Amino acid sequence: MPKSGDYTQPTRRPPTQTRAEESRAKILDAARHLFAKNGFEGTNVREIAQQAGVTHTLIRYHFGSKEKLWKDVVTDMYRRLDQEISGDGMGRLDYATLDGTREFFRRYVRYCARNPEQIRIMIHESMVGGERLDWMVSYILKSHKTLAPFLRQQMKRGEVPEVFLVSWFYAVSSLCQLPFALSSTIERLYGVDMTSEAAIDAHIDAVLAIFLRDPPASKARWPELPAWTKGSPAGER
Amino acid sequence: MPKSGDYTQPTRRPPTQTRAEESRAKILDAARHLFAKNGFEGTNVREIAQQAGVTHTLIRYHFGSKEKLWKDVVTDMYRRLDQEISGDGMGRLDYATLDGTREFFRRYVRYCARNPEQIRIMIHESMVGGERLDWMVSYILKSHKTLAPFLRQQMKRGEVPEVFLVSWFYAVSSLCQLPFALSSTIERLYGVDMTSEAAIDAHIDAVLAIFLRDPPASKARWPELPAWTKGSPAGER
DNA sequence: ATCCATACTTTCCATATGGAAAATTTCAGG
DNA sequence: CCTGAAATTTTCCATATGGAAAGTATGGAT
Repeated sequence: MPKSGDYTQPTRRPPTQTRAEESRAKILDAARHLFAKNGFEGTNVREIAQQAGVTHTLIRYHFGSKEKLWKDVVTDMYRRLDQEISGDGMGRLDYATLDGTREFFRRYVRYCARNPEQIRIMIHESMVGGERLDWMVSYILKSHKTLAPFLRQQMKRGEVPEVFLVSWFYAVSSLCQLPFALSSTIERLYGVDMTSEAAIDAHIDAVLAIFLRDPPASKARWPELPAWTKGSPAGER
Repeated sequence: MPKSGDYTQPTRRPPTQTRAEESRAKILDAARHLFAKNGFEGTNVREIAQQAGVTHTLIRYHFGSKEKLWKDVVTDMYRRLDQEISGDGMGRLDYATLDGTREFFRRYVRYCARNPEQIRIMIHESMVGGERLDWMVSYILKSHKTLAPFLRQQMKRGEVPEVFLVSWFYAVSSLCQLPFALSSTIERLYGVDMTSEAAIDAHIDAVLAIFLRDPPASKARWPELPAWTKGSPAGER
């Protein structure tokens, strides 16, 4: 970890290091996208390097190994999630009130829309299920532990239906995340770009309607859908 | 393609061909599991062969290429889905009634629980987003086209909240599928085996509660959860 | 008995991959 | 300028991978 002033001489960071930081950042960025797309095994270091505009051995220099690079990518992502959702970046969240819950959903959906790589990486590792998942689980556990008590409370107050807690967690996370993680399929099926503001808003409406039975807030701006979605049951088949 | 009786002589299938069918089936089986776990790129033909108990070149013999094997796996899976859900295997589904919808959810959740590979493969390709997804989309489109009119009808009748159709589809499919696709994570986080009957029933309860506000039917048998899920908001942090 | 198509195996190859080791460049401090 | 450490590239290697080609075995038809 780059920490200066270790000894008596407070050595100023040479400009070289800022360049090194740039390289690191570019590598992390490319790695995040490729790990998200192809998973750990499916990604090769040379492709990351190419996309980052460096040689593949520089990755080894900065990160030691593909495995370590992956872990740094994940750590980086969770740091960002922490800041954006529960952090103070946009005002602290009050999970204890229904409006706090609403705000949580809004923020979380927006976060997922802007950072689909995180979900994709989690999904990849969850399907592979090896040591990397073991390592990553501590991060997931942390967020679940934060949320569990509030969810229980909301169930008790009857704001949401009483369901098996595991199902509830996966309902919330998959509903908020999946349309963005699988946006390529949606683009092909419905011609809808899930990264557009209209689609994100429509999806927020959906999340709030499904979980809290809130009425739609942005229905007028929902993206247009292809004709085949509009047929009546008789018209089909 | 093994098709006999090409010419005038109706040659009987030699027993050898049944053996060939066995090999094919074993290969398909191994391939399905490995493609589901590691995705297309992350899977290597030799590993499939090893798991199927054949040599890797036999795969080439029977399927031509890794790509073709993958397509055969997918085709196979969708055939099974068709049979189990809308097919006549367990009585035809009546999508037009609320009870039909309930039965659909039950069947679909059970299908996902028993066939997590299908979802995993779809997710893999959806995240990669290349030609294989293009090819696979036709299958997905077919099922969505079947369901769309019924969903619209249910929304109109007020049985489910009115939401953006794309969100609704992904809500339904992700909620039914994901806990089983990501069962490794759930096992690690909550110590719950999602393939167990108790967990499947608990999840069916959850799906029906979230979408239709049905009361839980099997609450007494919900799997036990670890202590950390039971704290109150004050107790945490 | 022998012939032949089908099923399957052995052998081989070009390329891709992660990583190691050895240059080479760059730049701040002396 | 010169030096040294950090950053980066070049070169090299062992192995893995998908696939091709050629060889072998088996069982039914004649």
